[in-house]
Amino acid sequence: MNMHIGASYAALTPPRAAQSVEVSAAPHLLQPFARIKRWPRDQEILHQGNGAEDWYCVVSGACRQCLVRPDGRRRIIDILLPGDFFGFTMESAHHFGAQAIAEDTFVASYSRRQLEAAADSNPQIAREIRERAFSTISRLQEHILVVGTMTAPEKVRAFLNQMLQRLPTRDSSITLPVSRYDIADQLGISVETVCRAITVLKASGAIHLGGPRNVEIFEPRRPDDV
Amino acid sequence: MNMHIGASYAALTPPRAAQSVEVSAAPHLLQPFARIKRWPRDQEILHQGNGAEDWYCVVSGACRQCLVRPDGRRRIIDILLPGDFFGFTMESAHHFGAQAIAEDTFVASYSRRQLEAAADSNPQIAREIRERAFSTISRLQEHILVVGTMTAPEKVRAFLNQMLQRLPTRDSSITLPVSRYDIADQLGISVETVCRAITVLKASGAIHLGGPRNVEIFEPRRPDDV
DNA sequence: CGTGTATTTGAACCGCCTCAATCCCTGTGG
DNA sequence: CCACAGGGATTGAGGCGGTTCAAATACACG
Repeated sequence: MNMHIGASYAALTPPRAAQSVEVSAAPHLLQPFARIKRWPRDQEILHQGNGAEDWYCVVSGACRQCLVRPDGRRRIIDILLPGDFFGFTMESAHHFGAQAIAEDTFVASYSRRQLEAAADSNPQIAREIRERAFSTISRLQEHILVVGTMTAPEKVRAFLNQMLQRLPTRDSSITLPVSRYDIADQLGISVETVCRAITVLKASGAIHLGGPRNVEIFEPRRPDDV
Repeated sequence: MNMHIGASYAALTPPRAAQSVEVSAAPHLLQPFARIKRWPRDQEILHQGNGAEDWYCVVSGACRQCLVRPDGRRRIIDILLPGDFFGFTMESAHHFGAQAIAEDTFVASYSRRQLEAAADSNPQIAREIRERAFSTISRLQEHILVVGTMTAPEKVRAFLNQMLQRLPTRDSSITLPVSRYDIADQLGISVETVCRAITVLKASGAIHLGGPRNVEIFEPRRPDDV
């Protein structure tokens, strides 16, 4: 596993006009309750062990939710893209930490107490939260499927397919919001293996690279064909 | 991976008096909506691809939620014990199938449409559903953590610890509701490796076996110390 | 007591991890 | 404008762990 955690090799993210932050990713219904904050890359949004008093929604950019173990090894539980919620838990404290991955990541936070109260009086809000929770469930299930896949190239291929589906894109090429290290820690394999897997996929014609983070995916498989 | 799927080596489950089924595992609030059914071992409760019109809650026994891939390999997404819900999705069809693991497993099913309507008019019901969804999220996150663990003995150890926490038990010994094949498919390793891992754990004094399915766990680690 | 399945063990092979070195890309300072 | 520095990405070599194939053992049921 990977010891590499901090990093500041930013800048692959294209500059974005400040006013073009599409708040649309966060639920319109919850807008009155949202406190939107801007986060620099690799900043800790949520500390492992903090009280679970808030819920969060990625507005733009990307985040990772992860656990750092005593020995320094990092396990990424979830990669969060615009519209994805996190912080849902029944525990009193957060089991996992969360950081911004992309520079200028905007995250909405909501007071859990406040939102629960709002949900009690407005069924539409309750539905909205429920749906976001269900989406989280689906996302985690997909992740389990991918991590459980046998070979490294298959894992990476599945990961790329997932990103292709989740990132807004017209064609079949994506700009990865994450580093090789993130991919490695998410898939539970080493960085080197990620690279080799990408090389294999490239050689077999499954993908094409236009720069390390720009991937074109050919004949993407169906989601459940992980 | 494992080709082994069907099986009928039942009977390790101790006989249970019919009337002692603790309905308490299913939410009391939802009782008016519950349709409780009894399932024999390995019976398909929910078919992969079926319409997602119902939600489910294990009342007693155990279930597995899994995906069978075209090549016959099976991936277990979630092992469900009494009180655990499944079927939560935003999709129109179920991505995964679900089967009973234990003989005489009782499962409550709820019409999604009906329950959503009930949730709209009763905030308490909405909260109940939300909480069960959050529990599902926590369960899946734990699972991801375990699957992402590096070595096979660690995976198995973490799995056993999870079971110890989730199964109702007074001391530190459990009766596994699942076969080695189930463990293997859940952890994404081969059956043989599961066996060897168990042998290793036994030899190192971490566990003690009293029969293949009866495991006593010494010095169980904390949940996040996977 | 025999049959069928679950579980366990053995041996050989292959893939992934580790340790290292190199290349690449970006930003900085001269 | 160019050289340098620093972190990311890639590639190579060797060792270990897990898979696969095969076989033996244990256990429940008829």
